[in-house]
Amino acid sequence: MVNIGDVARAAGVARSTASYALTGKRAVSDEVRMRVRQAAMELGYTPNAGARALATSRSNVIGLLAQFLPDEFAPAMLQYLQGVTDTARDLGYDILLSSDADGRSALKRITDSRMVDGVVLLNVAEDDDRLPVLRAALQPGALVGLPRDCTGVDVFDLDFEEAGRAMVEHLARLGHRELILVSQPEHVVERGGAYVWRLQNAALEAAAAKGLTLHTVFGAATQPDIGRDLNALLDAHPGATGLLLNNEAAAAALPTVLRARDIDVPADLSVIGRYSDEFARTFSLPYSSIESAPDRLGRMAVRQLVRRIEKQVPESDPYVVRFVHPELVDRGSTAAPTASRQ
Amino acid sequence: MVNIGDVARAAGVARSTASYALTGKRAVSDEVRMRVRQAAMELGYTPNAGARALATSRSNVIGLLAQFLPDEFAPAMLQYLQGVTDTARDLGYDILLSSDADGRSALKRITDSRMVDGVVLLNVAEDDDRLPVLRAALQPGALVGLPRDCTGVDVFDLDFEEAGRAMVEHLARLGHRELILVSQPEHVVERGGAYVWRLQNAALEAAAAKGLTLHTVFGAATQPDIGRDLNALLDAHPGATGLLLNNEAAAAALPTVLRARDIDVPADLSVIGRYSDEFARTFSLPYSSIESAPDRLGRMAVRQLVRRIEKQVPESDPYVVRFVHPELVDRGSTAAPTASRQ
DNA sequence: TCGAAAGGTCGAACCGGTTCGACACGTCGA
DNA sequence: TCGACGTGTCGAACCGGTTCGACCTTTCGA
Repeated sequence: MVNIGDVARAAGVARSTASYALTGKRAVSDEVRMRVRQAAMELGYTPNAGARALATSRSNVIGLLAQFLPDEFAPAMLQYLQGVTDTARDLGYDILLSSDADGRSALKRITDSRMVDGVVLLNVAEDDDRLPVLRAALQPGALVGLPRDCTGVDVFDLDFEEAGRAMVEHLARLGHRELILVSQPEHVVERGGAYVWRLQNAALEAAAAKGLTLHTVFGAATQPDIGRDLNALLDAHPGATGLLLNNEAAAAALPTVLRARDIDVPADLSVIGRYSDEFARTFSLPYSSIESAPDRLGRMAVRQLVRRIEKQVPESDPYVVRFVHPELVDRGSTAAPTASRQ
Repeated sequence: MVNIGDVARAAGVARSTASYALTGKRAVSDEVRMRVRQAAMELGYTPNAGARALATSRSNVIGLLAQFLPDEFAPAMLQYLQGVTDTARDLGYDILLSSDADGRSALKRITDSRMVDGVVLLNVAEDDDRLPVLRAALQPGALVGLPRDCTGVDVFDLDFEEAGRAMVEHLARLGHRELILVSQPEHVVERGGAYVWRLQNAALEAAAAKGLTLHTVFGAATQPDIGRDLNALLDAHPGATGLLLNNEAAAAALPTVLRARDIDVPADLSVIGRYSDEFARTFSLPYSSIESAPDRLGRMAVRQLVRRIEKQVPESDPYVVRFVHPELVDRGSTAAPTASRQ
């Protein structure tokens, strides 16, 4: 394997000069720079990542801690991955992906061994047990998902409270009086998925303020359970004319359920979901939805993380908690309610 | 940051002895081993990955080259990722994930810089342009997907030919005479997705051998186009009583299409897909299918790759091309045909 | 009783980069 | 004409591990 010494020799300069010529960290004469570049080219030189990391204490790698949980809906995860990897690549970083179920030890190993310059945590729970490990690490971290305690990290999340309000108010304006909200399974909440509560509580408050009835329920995250749940719900609340979904599996299962019951959207029932546009296309979902923007969140997290890594933010710059404003994508699945659903 | 020198000093031994005590590469007295371990523990020592990689020329990282292509169906990809990351972790390796659209340069950078000990390529095309780069690299590689030229790499793929035969023969046994096969979009083929042809040609041969009619067509990979395609197909071939799907998007869209046309499965139409069981659950697809086993393929690729990296295979051991046998998962979507579909 | 072998430890070199201080020029102003 | 300064290059040290050969004990067999 060709190293920088070979390049230097071929160019007739010292190792240090070759390094300066290639990294540009010190002035080098045009002539020498050319010779070194030429030699590097011809020999097919690529710097050894380990050696460079050792010398600079920078690896140009970002750790990505995802968790592939059986009770969260898988396809949504891929969009986070994509947003993160694409952005990292644009900024000159590689991605070390960990899907270890034990996020704590994976995070500790990755940061302590200096394999990465910083870390993005996906799917952050309210009391995420990875956070103490992250704070003890020397590398900066960016989160997707809002924990209770945001000190020492940059945080990005959808504004789930605004999302809950927007859903309810949209249907209230159309004249609906009784709504159903289907959330993620209860153990997502128990595990600390506070976004479920944030949306639900805001929705309940908005409903109370407008004098609406809002039934809330936790749905399953898998087929065929979620289908049963939806049927049971529609049976239990025949007067409800609006359905809000904060549960991707429910959204994916809904078309089949509604067709079987011969319920027409939006004539018989108005529906609003909370998922990404790409998700809607993949499952050909015809429902208006709050855009959950996973790619944007991934992108924002990486951008800010890189700014921290490269110290482009002044030390005084405080840590950031930034909420993405939920946009309602109109797919025509809401309308004024008819007198009764049946 | 605490390094091995600190540990050695705390334990009262030389740096080299501390290294031997921790790695076990030379005999060390029990007493010293204990002292060193104790010191490492108390100081919270973690070896610096860059330094170790530099010294050993081993990084304990596997490169994973995926491509998130807009014309392939995203949710299937996640299962490969999961199979690969889980297996790698079990074997003590981390995953460097690249989703760079330019796989060639990403692969070259990753291997030349010795960031990784080996590479797994997903979604390998028949004439994959990453293969020359991989062969020029010093690290071993394992492929998921069958290229034309398999020299110098280990290859794992579903036996698509057997899959095509199995689909046709299964329906032939039930008495079907006219079938439709919906494949991936044509530009997947143009890009070198030979598995489309492998399945299709084997299906055509099997159909010819049994005297069946088999209509083949390339479907779209996205909604709503694939829905239109399916409707057009069913219009064009009213006599067909069996539908074979080698196109995930088509499978996902089919329930809606069939319900709208009031076609009952399997009474009016028998259906067999080619996708994973997890995929079937996610989309609640009621169709029998050839299991595509992405997690198994990912696992096999990593296992073999690690064997090569760790030289557990004798040099004489030839490179492997291994096909996963397609299992038909019966979900009750096939039956003897009725006289006519209409 | 002596020598060889085995077991355990140490110091030094090495992996391949980066970076610091020193130095050799040439240029410019006083 | 001299010194200060800026520019470009070099050698050496360093990052933090691993590994090789040498050396010192101890043990064992002849």
